[in-house]
Amino acid sequence: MENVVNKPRVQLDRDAWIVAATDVLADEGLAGLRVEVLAKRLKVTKGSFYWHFQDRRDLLMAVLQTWRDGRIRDIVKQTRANPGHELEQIYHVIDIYSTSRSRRGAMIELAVRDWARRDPEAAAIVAEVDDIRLRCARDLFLACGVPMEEASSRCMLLYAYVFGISLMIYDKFDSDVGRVKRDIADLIAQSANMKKRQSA
Amino acid sequence: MENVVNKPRVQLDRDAWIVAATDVLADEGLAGLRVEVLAKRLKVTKGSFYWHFQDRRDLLMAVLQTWRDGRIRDIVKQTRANPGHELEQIYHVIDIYSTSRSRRGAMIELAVRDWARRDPEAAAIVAEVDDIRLRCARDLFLACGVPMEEASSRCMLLYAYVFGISLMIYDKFDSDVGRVKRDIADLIAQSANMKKRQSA
DNA sequence: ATGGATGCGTACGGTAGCGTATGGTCCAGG
DNA sequence: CCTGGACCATACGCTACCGTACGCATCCAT
Repeated sequence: MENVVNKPRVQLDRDAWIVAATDVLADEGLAGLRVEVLAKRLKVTKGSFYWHFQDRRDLLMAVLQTWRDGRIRDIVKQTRANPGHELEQIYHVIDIYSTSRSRRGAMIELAVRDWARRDPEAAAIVAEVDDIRLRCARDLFLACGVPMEEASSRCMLLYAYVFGISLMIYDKFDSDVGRVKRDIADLIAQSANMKKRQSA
Repeated sequence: MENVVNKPRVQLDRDAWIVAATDVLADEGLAGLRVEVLAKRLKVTKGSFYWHFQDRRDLLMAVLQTWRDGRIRDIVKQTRANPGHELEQIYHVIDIYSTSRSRRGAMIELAVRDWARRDPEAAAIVAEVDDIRLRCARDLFLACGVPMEEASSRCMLLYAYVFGISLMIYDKFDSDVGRVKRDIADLIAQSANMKKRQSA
């Protein structure tokens, strides 16, 4: 019974460190992302880390790059709508970010953005991701017949909302959070719907 | 020539430490808020700190309380509208938070919210502030004739937007940021205006 | 003036974390 | 077998912190 079946190699590679680092980043934030802590989580010692990485910053930059690449992949996937279904796709994007379903992604998002507030390199990555996201979302609105300027405003509102909502603690406020979120999605996407009907 | 003129007391008091701590919190985040760093900034040593505070956590809690009290004061001040001018007041609230004018306040806000993601006591404070903010803003919408459920949704969108926008980096996206922000304010407050007219 | 209280400095022990140096282990290829 | 490289452990020096112990100065009331 030979375990040739994709034996995951007890040996760690650079990617395993990056994945684990992203985990810690989500849980503890950038400040909690220490190489010795990470090593303990991977059941090895620093000796391994400094084999795969130059230093801590090397890891951090790799985490950043990996995050960016993943985000960009997701963006194009999420905003590639079947023609005629752009409005659905807008709702879908709002849903993806604002539900608790993708809590982990939101935590990483917040950690990276907090990071970007003090690190220029992180800020550059976030700027790049934001720009792509905004443009892709705007294209969806444009495809719905929304004029350019309004499309810009609405997609900006869309992303500001989804990031902002993950910062708030609103349990006590309204009993029906689901309804509130649906209402907000309508407010953001609404007239995209209107324009569509008008132009039809 | 006696310097009786409000000689600020070379001696530090608890409040001076809290103010300075809030400064560091805004600049460096919670992780950068170290007592020795703070002491250096105040040109004293730790000896002074541990006279005024039990330990680091004691300071942190004091910072949190002070922040909460200030926020609550601001909220009631900002949402206390002259009857008939509630809509203006809604725009004013949006303006206060989303412009770069109050950059410092936004930085503290973000630092505290990041803090709240891992500290239950900070989370409790944020929850309290959020609840008050949302209720006060909702009252403004209600005063504009917006029905209850819509008012809930719109004020939630309002705050999620203002916090979210301070997380984003959108320089390259649209050349006319001012117009975008005005458009968004309209989207959030819009039908508050409509309802007012309808009921008139 | 003097003794207690207030406010701060100095010195210390302890921990956590970064980065380096160096040695050990496992494995493939000759 | 044995050698070189990939991967990791161990041990070390260094710094930045936290918190404590204690000493020194200043001020105020008796």
